[in-house]
Amino acid sequence: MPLPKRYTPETAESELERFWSDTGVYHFDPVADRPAFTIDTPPPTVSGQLHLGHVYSYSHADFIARFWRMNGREVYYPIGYDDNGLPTERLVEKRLGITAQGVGRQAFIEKCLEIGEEAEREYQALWRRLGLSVDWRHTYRTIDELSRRTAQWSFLDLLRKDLVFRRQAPTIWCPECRTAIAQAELNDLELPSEFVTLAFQADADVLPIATTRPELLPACVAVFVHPSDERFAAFVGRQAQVPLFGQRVPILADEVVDPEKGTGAVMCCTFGDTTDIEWWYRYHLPLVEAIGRDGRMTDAAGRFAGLAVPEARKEIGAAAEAEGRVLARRAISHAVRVHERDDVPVEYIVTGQWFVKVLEFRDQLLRAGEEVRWFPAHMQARYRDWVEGLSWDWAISRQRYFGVPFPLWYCDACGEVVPAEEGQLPLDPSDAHPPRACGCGNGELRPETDVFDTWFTSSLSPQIIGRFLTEPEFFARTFPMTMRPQAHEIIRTWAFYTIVKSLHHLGRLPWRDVAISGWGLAGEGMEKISKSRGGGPMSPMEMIGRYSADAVRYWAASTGLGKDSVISEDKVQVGAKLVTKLWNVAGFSGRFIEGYDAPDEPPAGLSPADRWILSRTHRLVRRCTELFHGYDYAAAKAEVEVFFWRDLADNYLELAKHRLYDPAGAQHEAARWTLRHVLLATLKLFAPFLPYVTETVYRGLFATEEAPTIHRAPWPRVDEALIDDAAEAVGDQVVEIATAVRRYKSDRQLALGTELAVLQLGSADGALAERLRASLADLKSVTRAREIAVVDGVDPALDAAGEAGAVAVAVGR
RNA sequence: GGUCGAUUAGCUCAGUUGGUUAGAGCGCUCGCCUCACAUGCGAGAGGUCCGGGGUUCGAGUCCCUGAUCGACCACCA
Repeated sequence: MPLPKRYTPETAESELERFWSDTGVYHFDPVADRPAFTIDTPPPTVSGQLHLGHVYSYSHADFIARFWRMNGREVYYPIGYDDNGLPTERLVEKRLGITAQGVGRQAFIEKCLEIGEEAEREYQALWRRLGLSVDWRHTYRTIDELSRRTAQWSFLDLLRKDLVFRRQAPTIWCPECRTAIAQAELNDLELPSEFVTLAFQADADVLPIATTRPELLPACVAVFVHPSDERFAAFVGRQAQVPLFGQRVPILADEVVDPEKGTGAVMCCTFGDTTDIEWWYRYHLPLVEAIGRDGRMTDAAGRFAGLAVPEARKEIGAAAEAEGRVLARRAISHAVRVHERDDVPVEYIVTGQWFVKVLEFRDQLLRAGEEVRWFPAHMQARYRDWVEGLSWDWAISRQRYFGVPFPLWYCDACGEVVPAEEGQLPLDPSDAHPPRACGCGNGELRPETDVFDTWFTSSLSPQIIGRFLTEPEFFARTFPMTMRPQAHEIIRTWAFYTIVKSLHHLGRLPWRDVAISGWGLAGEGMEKISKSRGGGPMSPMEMIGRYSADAVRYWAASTGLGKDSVISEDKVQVGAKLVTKLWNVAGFSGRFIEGYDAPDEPPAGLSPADRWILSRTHRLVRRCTELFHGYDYAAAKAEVEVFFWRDLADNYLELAKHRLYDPAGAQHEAARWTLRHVLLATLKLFAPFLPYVTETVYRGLFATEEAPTIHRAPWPRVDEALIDDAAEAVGDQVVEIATAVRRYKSDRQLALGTELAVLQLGSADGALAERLRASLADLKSVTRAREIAVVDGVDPALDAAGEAGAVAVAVGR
């Protein structure tokens, strides 16, 4: 059945989506007798809508998956949704305008589950439409039962191994979310501020101190100067009286103080920043909690109690001014640490939190970063820098609602922790019974109400999708995973935490390779599109609807790993044109190869052009295969594209046309065989990128009952015997002759179909002349010359006669 | 301040291990309905490869240095 004249992506793509799903083309067979290629796909955070940036990076993993599936690997390609934790909660708060405090914990959690399911349906519809070759039987949610069970098991295992601990200590706190957060969730934000110089009093002397945070005056517990700063030498060891609040604090000397900054004297408050925390520990300073968990001033702030931090800053500054304690004010702009989810400045508040030990494992973590293969390689530096810069253990408890609960209870009588037993998992300690009474005899245990950091669960993705807890054989088959695809901004979180977990639990790396994608950027201002309003210039579904999934994937394939790419409708359009061209070439070729039972070996009588295109095809296959092995799908795509458009469509088809049209001709069989061979190889090379149009063509022209889909067809095998430098040199000469004739016609504004009376080819190279004589049929096809003479040198008279339709071309050098 | 990346045609980018005349797409110019495709075909124009040094027979490619842009990290009194 010939291919339809026109290709309509909308119908073709949705039909194939169904076909692939019905026939299980992408199903993973854990007992298949093939090496596995397993993919630790990122579970997208359920925090809004997917945008073209997601499409960009998720396409990359699919290119790789499809390549390896065609290369004899049993590909395990699951996918998940990261739907527990803060991002989902914030989505619910934003969309529904409710809070857990308002509607109650249980109702809030239900809304989170609901909105998660809704988002996941949308996500899956897009991924399917985009053509991700995921095995849809293997999906997970970070809130589902196996994930909760795995996360709680992880905690118990860490507890057993003494790799988690609970500590009452200053912790990074988001007053907006009212929870502790981890170092990895911090961002820097440049904000306007004001340097206020305050007059502290040391007996009769004034000690000027500049601060951006006058609201912390009630929490001031010491003043520091540099030990060699002569301006303040006389103050060290004495006491300073804090303006407005009156407490007397020691004046101490410490090397950390920068004499150049502010006045050179600095107040230490509990807590303004991490230096305060260090001093607090080192000098055993008292604790004054002036800011509460809600981001408002506590009773320690006296008459300012209850004010939010920004108000308090203003009010206390003004009050100090009124008392004549302000010596100077200067507007500045400075970077502050904010929570990445809401850009609200964090506080450091003393709370009881659980931490996973990472600081003491720095060396092992660094070594792990060297053992993993990073693509591109320079991304390893990001990991290394992060590990080297670690200053906190991993804070994993969150004072939130929608997450995986800690599987434990506290005994308030003796302070012991009573963990759940593994058989009970997953559980919520608030509505489950502890496995036993406390050792002290107390049976009234208090459940932990905190939940895990969402990364605590998602960092177990290899164990979750590998079914570590439930199917040991499956796990052995899939772990360590082959590839972790992910974005670069979460190297410090997802990649890092996954390595931490894998080392802590199993003592080995979670995967062999990490493939880092860049961002799809929304044109103007180059900002990351997830942060731009409205999800970027066009929604993924809109773009796919307008140009086809293949076309959008084409854009995604245009830039290599680690590089950002501006979302370009132009490029998507080029992709759409490529799809059309591929269809037209296939349709044209179909006329000659349909129903053709081609032999495996090339027939006799290959023309130089046949040998040329066959050699280039196999060279291309070799090259693309190498590139894919190194994750360079973008270069592979570019090479196939150039080959297809220029060598195959523009040149080979024009050369072979006449032989193809003439079934009785002596060299018809050679052209037909070559065309079929080259077209099939080209389709396969394009298949990872353009899964829909290649499959449609394949099913129309090549599929058999045993091989119904191109996506399980074997990748083209390189036939070294067909790679032939001499044949390519001759072919290049033939193409040059064609170009010369085309230029001749173009210069004279003739149609390319214009017939030439005589084409004279002059060559001093006897061997070349011989090959050209073997190319006469093909040269006539492309030049429309009625007669071609290959002569020894060019007849100058003929050139003058060019107007009459006779052309002479000198060939060779 | 540290680390990493980028800087090539008007625009977006490719240029593998140093090697003839630096490439592609889009845009531009001039043509062509050639019996697959006008979502096409052909022929062109267009580049001090960011600046400055150096290594080399030879540098877009390697080394040093400077500039600009971006990311990540740090600083945050």
